[in-house]
Amino acid sequence: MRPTASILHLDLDAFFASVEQRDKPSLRGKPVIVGGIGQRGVVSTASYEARKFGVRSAMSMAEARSRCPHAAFLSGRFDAYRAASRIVMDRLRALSPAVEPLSLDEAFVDLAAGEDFDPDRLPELVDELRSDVTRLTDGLTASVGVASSKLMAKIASEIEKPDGSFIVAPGTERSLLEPMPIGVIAGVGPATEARLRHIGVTTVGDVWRHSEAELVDLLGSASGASLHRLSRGMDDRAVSSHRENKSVSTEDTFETDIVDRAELGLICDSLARKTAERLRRAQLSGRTVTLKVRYHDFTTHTRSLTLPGPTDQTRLIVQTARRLLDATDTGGGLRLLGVGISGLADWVQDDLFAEDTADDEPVLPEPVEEVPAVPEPRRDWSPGMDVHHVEHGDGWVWGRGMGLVTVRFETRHTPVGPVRTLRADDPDLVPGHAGTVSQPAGTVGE
DNA sequence: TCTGGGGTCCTAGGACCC
DNA sequence: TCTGGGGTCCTAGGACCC
Repeated sequence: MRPTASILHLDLDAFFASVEQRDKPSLRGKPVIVGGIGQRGVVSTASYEARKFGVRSAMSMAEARSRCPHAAFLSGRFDAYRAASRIVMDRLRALSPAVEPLSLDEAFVDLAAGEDFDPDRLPELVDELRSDVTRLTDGLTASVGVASSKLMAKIASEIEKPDGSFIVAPGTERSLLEPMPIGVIAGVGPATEARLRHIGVTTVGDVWRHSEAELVDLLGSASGASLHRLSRGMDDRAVSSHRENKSVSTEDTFETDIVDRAELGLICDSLARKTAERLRRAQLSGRTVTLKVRYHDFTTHTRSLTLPGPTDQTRLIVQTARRLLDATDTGGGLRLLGVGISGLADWVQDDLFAEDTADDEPVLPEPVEEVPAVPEPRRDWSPGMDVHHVEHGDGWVWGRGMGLVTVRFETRHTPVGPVRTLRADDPDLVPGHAGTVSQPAGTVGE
């Protein structure tokens, strides 16, 4: 918490939808929904006209269509959104060099880091900023909050939304927070909200009755301590203008689940290629390749492999992703496949050898044959073998090794059920005899 | 016709080293 | 025969955010 209200949060109103309405006058005043247009799409942004019908971000497109069938459904033009965003971010940087974008449509600004910040002229500064944004972007509107901390600035920008602003006078934070639902606190989502409800907490003020130790006990040390502080308005998080990327990933949800392994292999290659290209474009390299799969029942798993050194080579990333896919059970088909890379560095290991070359000839990376292998599955289990009884539900148990059981599994009730993953030490896995291994299973990794 | 795609941060267990 | 702690790296999963 700072002594003055010097942290500003700006949020563009219904950003994607507003850009569409700006560029297509026929859409003005009408419900506009931007998001995934396919069978499995979700709403990214709904215009205020569409929100009147209960359409919200993250809602499935199917539900949005049934709530507001007469809306315009658009898949989005990200180049246009990026262009508008750049204009707004540049305007913010004129206020202060300390600008931290959170996404295309949102940013924090530390006004105190600006050259001639005058707290007494704050209302004028905010009004000028908002009218400049509208003028420079040809009609987009922004909501602005200013307060003594990030937490309060962000909450404040919601208060007069859309096309409004709110300044939190220092000292009034707690009384503003007290009646608000606990979900306004950063990091408190549906799961945490449910846990808190169990101990009688639904508003921010309710949290005050609980000690830090109690909250840590309930939510873990980081979340507990953070909630304890933030709920009291105590927040000294800095605005940081250069945040480094930690990972790059590409994923795709299929219109219908894909079973064919050859097809999945090709898709995996293409996702890995895209990830590698984006990595290089950002002049980065990474060490850990992660494969992500999602099954028909929405259960999601990741498999990762860390290379000896950072790379940005398509070939190596594709190869590694393939190995991970090969070691993954795709039996019942996949709804999503993704390839990511993390452990980022702004250098490539091959660069170490670049200085050794005499001229400017491009250094071709050595073909890397020594990719750390995903070990062959261990055939510890055999068909017909008695295994364990899964207390809840039927299905395959998937992935022994790295603590996961990989037996394909049947129960008395269903020959083959939904895919399920359990830890080898999962209490649901009770030694018994109700299950039968229907296929040899193996171990991945040692 | 439930549930995108891009991320971040945290937790937890096991391996391994000292 | 029994059994330390601390630190770091790797892997996997989950919650959360826009």
